[in-house]
Amino acid sequence: MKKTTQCDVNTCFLCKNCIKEWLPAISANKKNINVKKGQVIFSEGDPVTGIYFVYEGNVKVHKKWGADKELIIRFANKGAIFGHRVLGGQASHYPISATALEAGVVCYVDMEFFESTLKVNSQFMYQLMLFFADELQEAERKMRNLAHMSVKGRVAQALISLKKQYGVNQEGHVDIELTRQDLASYAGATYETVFRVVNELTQEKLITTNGKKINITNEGKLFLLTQDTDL
Amino acid sequence: MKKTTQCDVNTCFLCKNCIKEWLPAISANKKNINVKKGQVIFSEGDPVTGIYFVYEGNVKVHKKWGADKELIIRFANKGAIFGHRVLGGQASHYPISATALEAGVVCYVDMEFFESTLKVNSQFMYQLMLFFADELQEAERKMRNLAHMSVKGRVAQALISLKKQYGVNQEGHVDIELTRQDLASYAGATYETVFRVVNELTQEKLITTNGKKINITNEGKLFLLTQDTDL
DNA sequence: ATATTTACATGATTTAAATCACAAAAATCA
DNA sequence: TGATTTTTGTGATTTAAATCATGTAAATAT
Repeated sequence: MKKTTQCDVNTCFLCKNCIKEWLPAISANKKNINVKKGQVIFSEGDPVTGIYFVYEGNVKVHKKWGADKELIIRFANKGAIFGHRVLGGQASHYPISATALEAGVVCYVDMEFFESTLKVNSQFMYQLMLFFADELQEAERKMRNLAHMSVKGRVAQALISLKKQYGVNQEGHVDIELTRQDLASYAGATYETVFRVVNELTQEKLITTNGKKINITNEGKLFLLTQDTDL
Repeated sequence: MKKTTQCDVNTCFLCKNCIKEWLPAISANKKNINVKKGQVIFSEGDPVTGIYFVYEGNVKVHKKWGADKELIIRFANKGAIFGHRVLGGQASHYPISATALEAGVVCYVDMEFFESTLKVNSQFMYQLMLFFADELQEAERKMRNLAHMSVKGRVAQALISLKKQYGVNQEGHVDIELTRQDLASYAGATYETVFRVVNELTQEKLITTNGKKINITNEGKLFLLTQDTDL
């Protein structure tokens, strides 16, 4: 039996926003889980048992439609919380799925402990609420975009968001590698359409690609594609 | 100068979730505003000054796209909070607009007072956080629907949501009257398409309409339209 | 090391929904 | 109450994007 990598109790949204006095309690209650690439951490409809944080790796949070379609709601990277949304209640089943994009380590605390944490730590609750408010703003922008923006605009927006979240590495490309299908699911479009749009963007010299590596070469123009022109 | 109707400091999300000891402070700090039909309460991009609650009437919360398109994010009815999302910070401008659908009264508290309220009243904060978590779930479902569901499905979903929020009155119709354009903006589609879909639904005997009054006659089948079949 | 699955790549075809273009009716306002 | 604006109603046309079809390359598993 190989031992699970343990988190440092210092990295995630929970640990960073708690009073230090609470950290031993977290240590005692957290469970670290090694996940491998493609592993489903929990699936839409599963009964809710607790809340997760990413310690290492990347996780996609997605929502299914039918047998073979999904929308990727967001990516959770180092430190990020996921599996929240289901606080407070009746909602006994996860409304979304979470899947590891690469091998990594996630941290899990059960619902009961998480709610205790909220009770003893109002500053944490406040931070969580602010985080929710931000996510809501983002969600509403995405809804608007899905309703009215072209696929090209949405792909441009997706690339800009990914760059913002992951930054660029030494070679200058956005520091996450997604399959075209995942990029499509994130933009809310089909693989084929996104494939063509990526080609267009390349021809227009806004990006360059090398397999899954994507380099944004003209962020200004890319950004323009995400703006509504006819105002 | 006609006097503004005053709220009863007992109806809205704020007043209902606060400790009673705080109510006098609310009375002292709230401002009630009479709004007339079609009045823009605040507009996307306006600097944020405070948070609103509906005392009487209905408010649509919407987000523009270009000059003549919008997506209605949600409807706020009696008691509902709106203009939140912008808590905690840097976000100095409203990301959405709020427009009265009918004459009514809204309650306003400035940001400073609202944040004090959060500080002295952790139970309220907890309730607000739960509300946010719910809204997030709903937002994510809507994103998925906008990405993958047909307009017919989205209209069906919109009608079911409206019935859930507003109920039905004595005559059996959903207790809110929207223009077809607003229904379209809520479903994330154009007026013409929604018009045709509403006709279809009528022919299929799932609903009946009389002008803006809509009666859901077969909620079961309407609900089926909102489900992904091919699983 | 080879088999099998998964991802990439592209054309052709279909289709859902947007756009365009008008009228008529209803509501609002001056 | 007459005028103007908004909303409703409906066909014809266009178009963006999905779907279908099919082959290759790359990655993963056995």
